Amino acid sequence: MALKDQIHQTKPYRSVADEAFLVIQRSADRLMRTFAQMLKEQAELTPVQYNVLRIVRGAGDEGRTCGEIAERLVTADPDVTRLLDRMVKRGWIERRRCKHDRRVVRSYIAAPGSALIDQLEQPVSAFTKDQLGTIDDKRLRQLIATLEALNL
Amino acid sequence: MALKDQIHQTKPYRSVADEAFLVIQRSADRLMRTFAQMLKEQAELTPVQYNVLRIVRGAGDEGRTCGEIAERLVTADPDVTRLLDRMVKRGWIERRRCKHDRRVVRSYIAAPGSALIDQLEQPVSAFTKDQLGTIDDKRLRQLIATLEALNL
DNA sequence: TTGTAATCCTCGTTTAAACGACTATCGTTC
DNA sequence: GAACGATAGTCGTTTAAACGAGGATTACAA
Repeated sequence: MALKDQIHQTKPYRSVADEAFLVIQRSADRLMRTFAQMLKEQAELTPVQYNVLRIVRGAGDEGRTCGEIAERLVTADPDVTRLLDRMVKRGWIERRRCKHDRRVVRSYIAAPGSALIDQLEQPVSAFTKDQLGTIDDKRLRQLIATLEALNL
Repeated sequence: MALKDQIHQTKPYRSVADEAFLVIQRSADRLMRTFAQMLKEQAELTPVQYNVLRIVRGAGDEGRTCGEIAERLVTADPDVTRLLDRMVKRGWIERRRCKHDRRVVRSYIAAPGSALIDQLEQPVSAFTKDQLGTIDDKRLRQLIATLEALNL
């Protein structure tokens, strides 16, 4: 069913761009809500937290500063400090102030955080496959290319 | 620049679906943040509020119930009541309890709300054109078709 | 070396999202 | 017509998003 019918829209779209705008909004909203729900059921964490977990683990012993985490996030977050606060409180991450430059604070993956990612690997990959694997790779690649061409 | 580089990802994606998932997240996030910022500058309203405004105006004298508004929203909202509260408080919408069935409350567009949509028509259409009109309609239609085929 | 500006992060506060429980009203059934 | 469940909306509360101001530390320049 077309989005137009889903939202009971009777008027035609004013332009293709308008239609695309709505379709992107709705698709992303549904996708993220489903993903958020899955993560919540699995481990009471949010999509951003999952994203941070992967970023910090990817950094290894080097750790990551708040700024580095912010720029690596797939979706923007205006307050990385408190995002990390919650994750430290739950034991997934450790934070240490840097010795050479005492302004910066580095975050490191903790054992429970690492274990959590491992535990989530299978469900997450099942999720993307389930949600996006219903169309063939060629079309998916086309979708990716188009979205990247938009340069948002 | 590919998303992979934007977020400093060095590892390859595990699957095309994984990559598509990230690209959709990021594109939608940026698009919506830019849109939200524009609406805020124009009239201190949020994307959902703009959406409600259009839904309610589209209903004309008939008005819309909370439930109808909820199912017509492009992006889901768990508490339409308070969403409407804020809009009533700002004079964009009027609410009246239905006489025949005193459980239902209908929302109607108020003159300032209608004026606001008119005032926003040009900026909004400029926005979609600016953000999504950089690629040709054929590709946009392809994008729409693909996202709708996903059935999210 | 001593201001001065820049950088990195933190925190207070306001506003909204999310989730459930709850009230009011209606339709249906016995 | 009284009881029951279903329906429509409201509201309390917890948690997080958003924004901006502020504190600590460092780098730079005179």
